[in-house]
Amino acid sequence: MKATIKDIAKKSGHSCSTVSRVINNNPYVSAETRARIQGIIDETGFRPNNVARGLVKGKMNVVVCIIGDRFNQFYAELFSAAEEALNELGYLAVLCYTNYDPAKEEKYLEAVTENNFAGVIMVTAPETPQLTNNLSKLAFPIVLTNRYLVSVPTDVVLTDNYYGGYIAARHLLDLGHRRIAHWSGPDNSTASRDRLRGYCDAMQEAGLQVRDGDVWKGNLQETGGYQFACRLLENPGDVTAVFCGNDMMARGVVVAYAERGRKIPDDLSIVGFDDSPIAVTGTVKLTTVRQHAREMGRAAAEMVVNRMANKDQPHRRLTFTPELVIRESTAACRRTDGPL
Amino acid sequence: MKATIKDIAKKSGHSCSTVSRVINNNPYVSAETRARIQGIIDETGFRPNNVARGLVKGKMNVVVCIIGDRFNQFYAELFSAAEEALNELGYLAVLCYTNYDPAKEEKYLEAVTENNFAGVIMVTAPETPQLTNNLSKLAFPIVLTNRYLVSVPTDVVLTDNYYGGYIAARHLLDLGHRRIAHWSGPDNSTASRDRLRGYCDAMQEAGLQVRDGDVWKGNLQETGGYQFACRLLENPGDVTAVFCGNDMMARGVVVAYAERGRKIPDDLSIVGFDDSPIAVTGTVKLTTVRQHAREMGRAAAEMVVNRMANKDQPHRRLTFTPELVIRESTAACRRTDGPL
DNA sequence: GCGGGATGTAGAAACGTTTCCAGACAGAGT
DNA sequence: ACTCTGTCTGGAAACGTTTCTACATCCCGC
Repeated sequence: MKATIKDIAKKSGHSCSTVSRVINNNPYVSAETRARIQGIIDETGFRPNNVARGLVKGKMNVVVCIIGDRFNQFYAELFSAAEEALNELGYLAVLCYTNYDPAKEEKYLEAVTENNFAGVIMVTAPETPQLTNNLSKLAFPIVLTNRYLVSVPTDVVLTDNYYGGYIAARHLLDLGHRRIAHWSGPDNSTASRDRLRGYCDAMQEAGLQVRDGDVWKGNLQETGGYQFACRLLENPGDVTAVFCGNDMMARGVVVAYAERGRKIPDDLSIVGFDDSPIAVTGTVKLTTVRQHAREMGRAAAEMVVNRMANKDQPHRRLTFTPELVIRESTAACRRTDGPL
Repeated sequence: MKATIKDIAKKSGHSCSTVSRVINNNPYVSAETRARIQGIIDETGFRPNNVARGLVKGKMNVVVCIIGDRFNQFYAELFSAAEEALNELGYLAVLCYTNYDPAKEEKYLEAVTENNFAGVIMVTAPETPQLTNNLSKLAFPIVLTNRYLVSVPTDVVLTDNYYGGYIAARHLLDLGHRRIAHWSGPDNSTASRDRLRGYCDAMQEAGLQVRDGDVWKGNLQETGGYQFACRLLENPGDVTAVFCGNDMMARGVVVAYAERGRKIPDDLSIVGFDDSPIAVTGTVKLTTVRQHAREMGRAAAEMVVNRMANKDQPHRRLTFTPELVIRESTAACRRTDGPL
C-alpha cells in the first residue's frame, strides 16, 4: 500500500504532527529534524493524500473551469493562462464543457459542491433562472468571465465590450464604410449586447442609422459566419463591411468568399473579435478587436483564490480594455455609388 | 454550515449507520425508517460529502481524461461519449489538455495519484521514457485510446489503423490514382505508423512503389495540411491524390486549394481520417475513414471502471474496425499523361 | 536564579463518511 | 422450547491528514 504520514512518523521516530509540519514548511521544526524526515520522505517517495487533507481543510485544492464552447480558442487561451496561475498558487485546474446546456452547467456546479472543490471559473453561461438561482446560494467561490449576470452579483472579469464594439465600428467608419453589418451570437449575453450598443453608438455618432436588417444573430462559430456570408453574397445590397461577433465567425466569412473567388478585403472588409490564434492562420490575417485572454485568465485565477481567503468581501468586477489590431481583412471603402 | 450525516441522524433519531444505508440504498432498512430519513434528507437538502466518502473508500469518484490535442474534434467526440457513460456509472468526468507536453502529462498523472481520482482515460500520448516509466508504476486504472505503447502493457481501445490506412489507399487506387501521397503527423505514435503500413501495403499490392518523397510528416492540424498543400501546388509533380492523417489536415488542404481557385476533387483527390464533425462542414464534404469515436469513448469508460473492480485481470486491447465514408473530396483520376 | 517569550515536539481530537461488529427481534424448522 | 437464519439497527473503528493543546527546553533581561 501507499505510505502514509504515520509510516513516515514511525520510521523517523517522530510524531505525525512533526511530519506534517515538514510537509507544509511550517517553520517550527529544527533543521536536523527536518532533514531527517525529509530524507525519509524522499526515499519512500511519500506523497500526502490530498483527500484526507481536503477533508480536514474543508476543500480540495482543485478549481474547475466550466466553459460553454470548446471550439472558441479565446476561451482555451483564457483557461490556459488561468491554469498556469492556479498551478502556481497550488491548485489543480480541470476543465468541463457544457455546450451551453444549462442542465450540464447545473450538474457540474453540483459536482463542485459535493466534491468540495475549491472554486469555479466559469466562462460564459446564458443567464437562465436556474443558473442565477443556483449561483446565489453556492457555497464556493465562483468567478465569471466574459459576461456578467444582471440579476446576481458575482466576481467577474470582463472585456469592455461596449468599447470593443465601438472601436470596431469606428475603424470601419474611418475607412469610409457607411453600410456596416454586425453579425453576432444569440442575444442572451451581456457581451453581445454591449458590443452591439458600442457599434450602434459609433454609427449614430457618424450620423448613420443602423437598420434592422443590418444586425444578424446566429451561431458564433465558423459555420455561422459562413452561412451569413453566403446569404450576403446572394443578396449583396450595399453592405461593404462586417463587424463579426468573434474571429471564428470572421473566418467562416473569409472561407465563403474564398470559395467563390471573391477577395477580402477588396470585396468586403471584416473585423473580428477576440484576436484568438485563428485570427492569424490562413492567408488573410484578420483585423480584430483583441481581448486580453491571458491577462483575463490570470486575473480570474487570482480572483477565485482571493475570494477563498476573504469570503465576505464585496464582489468585484474587473474590466480589461480591448484594442484594435489592424491586419489584412479591412481596407478603405471603394464603393461610392450608393446613397449614404 | 452544510448539514452532515450526523445532523440527519440526530434529527431523525437514528444512527449514522442507518442514514448511510438509506443514502446508499442498502436494503437492510425498513420501509418506514427509510421514508422518515429520506424525508429529512430531502427537506434539509443534505448531500453527502464526497471527500469524506473518498477518504474511506480510498478513491474519489472522478475520472480524468487527459488529452493531447484540444483542436481535434475526434477526441472531443470520444471524450463526450466517455463522459456520458461515466456519468451513468456514477463518476464525474473532467478534462485536462497536455498539448503533447510530457511534463504536463506527468503533472496530471501525479495529480490523479495525489487526489485519489478513480482512473484515467488518456487520449494520445507520445511514448516517452518518462511516460512508460510512470505508467508502469501507477496505482490507478488507466486506459489508453487511439495508440498503444509498445513497452508497457495497458488497457487500450483502438481503431484498426492498419486497416484504415489500407482502405484509404485502396479507395484511391480503385479510382485509378497511381501517385498517392500520404501526409501524416510525427512518427512517434503507433496510430501513424500503422496507418502508414496499411497505405504502403495497399500500394505494393497494386504493384506500386511508395517513394520517399511521397510520405510527408508534419503537424496533424489544419495548418499542417495547408502548408503541405502549398508545397505541392508549387511543385506539383504527378501526385493526383492524398491520404491525410486526419480530417483537420485534409481541411487545410481544401482551404489552400480553394484560395488558389483550384478544385477539389478535380485537381486533387483527398481522403481524410476520423470522420470528425468538420468532415462535413464547408463546401467540399470529405471522403474519410470513420473512426467510431462514440463507441470508443463508451468502451474506454467501461474499461476503466471495469478495471477498478478487477485490479489484476490481464490487460485488454479492444479494436474497432474503421470504415470508409465516401463523399465529395475524391473522384476518378483524370490524369493519364505521366508514367504511373 | 527566575519569570517569560520563542522555539521545538508529541498526543489527541477533528473532519464526514463507510463498514465492521454486535445485538435485538421475528419467524421458521426441528 | 430451541436453535437458526434473516432482517433491522446502533456503536465505534477506520480512512490520512491538519491543528489544537500541552509540555519541554532554551535564551534573555532583570
